[in-house]
Amino acid sequence: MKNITMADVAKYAGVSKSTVSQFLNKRFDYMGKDTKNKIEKAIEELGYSPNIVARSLKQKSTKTIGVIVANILHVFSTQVIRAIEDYCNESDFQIIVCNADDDPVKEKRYIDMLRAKQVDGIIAFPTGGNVDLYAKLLNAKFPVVFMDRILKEVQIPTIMTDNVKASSLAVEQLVERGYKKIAMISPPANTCVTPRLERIDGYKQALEKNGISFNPNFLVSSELTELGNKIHDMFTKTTQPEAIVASNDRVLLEVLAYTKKHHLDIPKDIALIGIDDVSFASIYNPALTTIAQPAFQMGKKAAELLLGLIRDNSNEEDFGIYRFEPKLITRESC
Amino acid sequence: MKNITMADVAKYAGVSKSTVSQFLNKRFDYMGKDTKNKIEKAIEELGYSPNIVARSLKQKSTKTIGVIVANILHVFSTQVIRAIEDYCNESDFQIIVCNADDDPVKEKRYIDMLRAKQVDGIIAFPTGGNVDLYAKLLNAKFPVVFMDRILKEVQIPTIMTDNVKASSLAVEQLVERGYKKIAMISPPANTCVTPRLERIDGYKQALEKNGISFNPNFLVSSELTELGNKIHDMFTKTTQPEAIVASNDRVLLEVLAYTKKHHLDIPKDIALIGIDDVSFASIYNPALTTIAQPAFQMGKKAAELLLGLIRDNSNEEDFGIYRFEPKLITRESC
DNA sequence: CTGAAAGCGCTTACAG
DNA sequence: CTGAAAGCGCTTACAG
Repeated sequence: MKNITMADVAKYAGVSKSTVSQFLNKRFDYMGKDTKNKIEKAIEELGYSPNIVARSLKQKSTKTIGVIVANILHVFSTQVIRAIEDYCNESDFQIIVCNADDDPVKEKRYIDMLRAKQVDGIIAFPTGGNVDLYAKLLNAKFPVVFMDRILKEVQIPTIMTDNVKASSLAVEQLVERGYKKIAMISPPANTCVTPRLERIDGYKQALEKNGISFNPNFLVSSELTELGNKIHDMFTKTTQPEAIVASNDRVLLEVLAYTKKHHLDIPKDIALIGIDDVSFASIYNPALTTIAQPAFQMGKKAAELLLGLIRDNSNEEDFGIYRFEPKLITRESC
Repeated sequence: MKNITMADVAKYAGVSKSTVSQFLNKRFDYMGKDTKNKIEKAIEELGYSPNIVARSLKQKSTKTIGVIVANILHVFSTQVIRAIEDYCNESDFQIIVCNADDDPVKEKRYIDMLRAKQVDGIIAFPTGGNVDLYAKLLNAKFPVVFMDRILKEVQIPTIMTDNVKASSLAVEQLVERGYKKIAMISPPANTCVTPRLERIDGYKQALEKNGISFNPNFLVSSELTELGNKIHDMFTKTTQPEAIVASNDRVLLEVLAYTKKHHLDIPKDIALIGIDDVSFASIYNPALTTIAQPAFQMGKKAAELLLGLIRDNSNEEDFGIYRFEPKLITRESC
């Protein structure tokens, strides 16, 4: 457990460092049976374990990647990270997790630090505030994969839910059940957070496709803390919605807080579909119909792409947007 | 963005590498104003950023710690990680996240790898299957802090919820509301997962303290997948419970699945308190009374302790168990 | 089949 | 006030 180095092993085994190194890297082609045994024994007896930092310095590869999420507390991010970690683990890569909190300054600091630590690549939920930096990375052929946010200014492979489809699925389901006055509740849409924009788009498109004209009163979009009030405003207008699409899990919580507070019966008073298959969907009263994102598949794909890029900096066709299909899970809330 | 090294900066600025290094490490004591400017300019113009791997090799410190959780998907772990990351970030430390899945083999692999990568310390939710390894680490004065599990065989500082108190709080509340037939539902207790054991203990102690004799039928403990059936067994016995304490968030979900399926009214048919303040507690129908663990404080404390150990391998008094107070959050389910 | 030597990019006494 | 030199612990041609 002390600081046994390769030199110690070499001395103990009576061979040179080079030979020990060959042994460790399993280059046995020309190694004598005897030498091999001696080294094996030395390593065993000294309790030697190689210093990967030294190896990394020489090999210019740390077998470590950085993962920058907005906030690990978001369930979707957690699932993505879990999938990434699993995939990386199989290839003996480790992940450094960073929370950028949607702050471009924090994001930049993390990127700089990750690069300084010589990570082999980065998977990021980009804030949108560091386009130039990412452009530089791309230009330097530094492996980067984006998750859940599109930065159109820069050609970096990006993993996305098909958000238009997610909303459409919700609206279609609602329409099928006979609802026409369908509202969408969303976080602020004046941001670079692609999914919010796309989900609103998908909502509008689906309405149109079903011959329902878009009613601006039915699109509520604001900070989570304000959402309760805004929803109340909507419900106190002359025309009230019959159904709600909650654009993500945190919005759903606000909607549910509202319906509970005002004793609205779901789905009798108001039908409801949430995007994100929340943990409590099936045990809620009533069970919640949701649109699930394939977070694990998406995380896996991100890791797959990144490790691919790390292995060879080419594969031009990889630099697109990868869309993953959301899935409707029908329960009782609509 | 290419590979600018310190040597490049030195040449460009017309000074030696040593001087550049001094500059980077802010040892300005004797540095000429002029030299300083030249270096500043060179770094700026070349876009140099130091290679931390090289520095780490020399300094024998990577400013990186490993965090081994059972599963990042568990909300408690996620919160702990977030707190650790925040605290580390302030001290310019990064965290490598590992999921051991309660598998000692996986845990050992991660520990070995983290050490090979020369992390400065480890925060772990130990599986209990690697006592010897941890003993070795402790012996080598390698900084380790445990989280949420006690390994009594080894004197490593450990951060815990006061689990006995958590259960007591639940039982007391139930008793206060007039319930006497109080059941506890728990995951399997034949493990090293300390909280499960302690919570069952706390449950029993609190019953006794309140003069209620312990009824073995009211202690249901088994795999999550079996829990539904076991709960059903309990409810179909002659004496039925009036109230349930769910020992953690995942158990709570199973209990709720059961009550929903069998149309049990909470709290009329059965009162309920869950340990872990789940995200949907306040919007559930009825809102759920819970016992919250101070996950963020606990994560922060773990990071604080670990960085303390990293800075100086001594402070004997740090090697104890740190208990954090859970909190009762009264809502409608009891 | 194995070893001596150079080098990865830093830091750190030490000399001047 | 600054530089030359050694060294952190590996890997990798290359020589023999």
